[in-house]
Amino acid sequence: MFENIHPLILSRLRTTAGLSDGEILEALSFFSRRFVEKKDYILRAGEVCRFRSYINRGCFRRYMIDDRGKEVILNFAFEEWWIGDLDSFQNQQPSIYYAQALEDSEILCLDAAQLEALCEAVPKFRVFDMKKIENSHFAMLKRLAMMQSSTPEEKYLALLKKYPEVFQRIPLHYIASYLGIEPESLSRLRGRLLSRNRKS
Amino acid sequence: MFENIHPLILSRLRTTAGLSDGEILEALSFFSRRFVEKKDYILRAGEVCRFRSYINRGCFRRYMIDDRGKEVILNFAFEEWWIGDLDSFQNQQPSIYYAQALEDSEILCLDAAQLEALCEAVPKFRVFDMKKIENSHFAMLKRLAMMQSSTPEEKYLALLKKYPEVFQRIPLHYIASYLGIEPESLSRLRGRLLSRNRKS
DNA sequence: CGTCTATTTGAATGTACTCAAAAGCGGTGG
DNA sequence: CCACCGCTTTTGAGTACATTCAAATAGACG
Repeated sequence: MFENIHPLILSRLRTTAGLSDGEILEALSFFSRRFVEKKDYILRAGEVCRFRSYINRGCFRRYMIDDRGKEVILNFAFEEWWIGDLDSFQNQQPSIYYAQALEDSEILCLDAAQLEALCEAVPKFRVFDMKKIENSHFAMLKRLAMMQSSTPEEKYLALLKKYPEVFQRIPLHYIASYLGIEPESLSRLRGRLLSRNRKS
Repeated sequence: MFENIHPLILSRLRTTAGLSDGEILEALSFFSRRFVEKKDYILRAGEVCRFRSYINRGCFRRYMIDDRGKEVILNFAFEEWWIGDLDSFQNQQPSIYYAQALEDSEILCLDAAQLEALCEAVPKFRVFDMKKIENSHFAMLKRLAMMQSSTPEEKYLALLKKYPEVFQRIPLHYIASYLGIEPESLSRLRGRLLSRNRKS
């Protein structure tokens, strides 16, 4: 019935959004499907973000270029997450972020008109959408607290614990950028942890 | 007409929320006013946050206790901002944050029922509320990027530029915690900047 | 196989941290 | 008005750890 829709998306629509199978089918009809090759961008700094994009397959990184010209990775996004720049989308302003596929990926997109039409047709979706924003707000607050208070080693271990799949899919130097340290430091940190584990 | 309501709140309700004076008057009638003494808490970790609270006068800090038992200040809040824990409020779960007054303060509160009643009576308020959440989401993403990529000195200067009033109202050791450094480091950092300015 | 990129290793440097102590400051009570 | 107390901020010395720059190794992909 829902071929080629990631099970995580379906379960989220069923439980969090509380949609029936009929409503899900209707909702899905508003999305347009898009394939994105590894290393391609769906958003670049300076552009306006025109879509709410849900990841059906693959993964992305979102980053910005800081004052010193260095890339700073803000987050990764996997199946069922959304990716892009909400600020730019809502306010139709140029984004300051880049969103790049790290694998061959497939996303489900809504432009502003499609989103509005979908929310009209399936009102529960508007609430669902708001909850998603709220939840990413809550998650980010916790992440901020960690960035502020933890040592690099603690950040690394926390990431390993919460999202072990990251280490199966994302190159280490990207993870270093996400953790706010240099790749060399991450390498040494991992070395320290390894030798510590060997001993005990 | 609106005695004892901070002008920033009024102008926000007028412009961002787009309320008429009549609607503002109606909206305000749903709030309950509360006085909070310096050092008092309106939220402690473990409690459920029962109110949406807007600051009418005074300022607050929100912090958590990290694994090592150290306080980590997530943000300060001043007139017109809200304070508390949205996550806890929405999901009726125990909070992990503390919210403490740093001056004698006055807040305008809505419990869940009052908020719902207000949104029914003045529908624009619901949209306004959502926008507030979105905006704090956007701001936090930028803050996260800065925490990740900037040196303590850059963070300090950015804070000084964006919220100079912070330095008039908040003790330095709290600012250090907010910046993610030790008070000693902040003191030395300031010393370096001072002597650099003296020379040039 | 060769090239390009990612990861590791090395050595030197810088800066924030810890612990400890002194100095500054504000408020209270004698 | 002054002395004292608690709290904040500054200063000092030594250490730890991330950074930089450089180079070597390892992997991926054509």
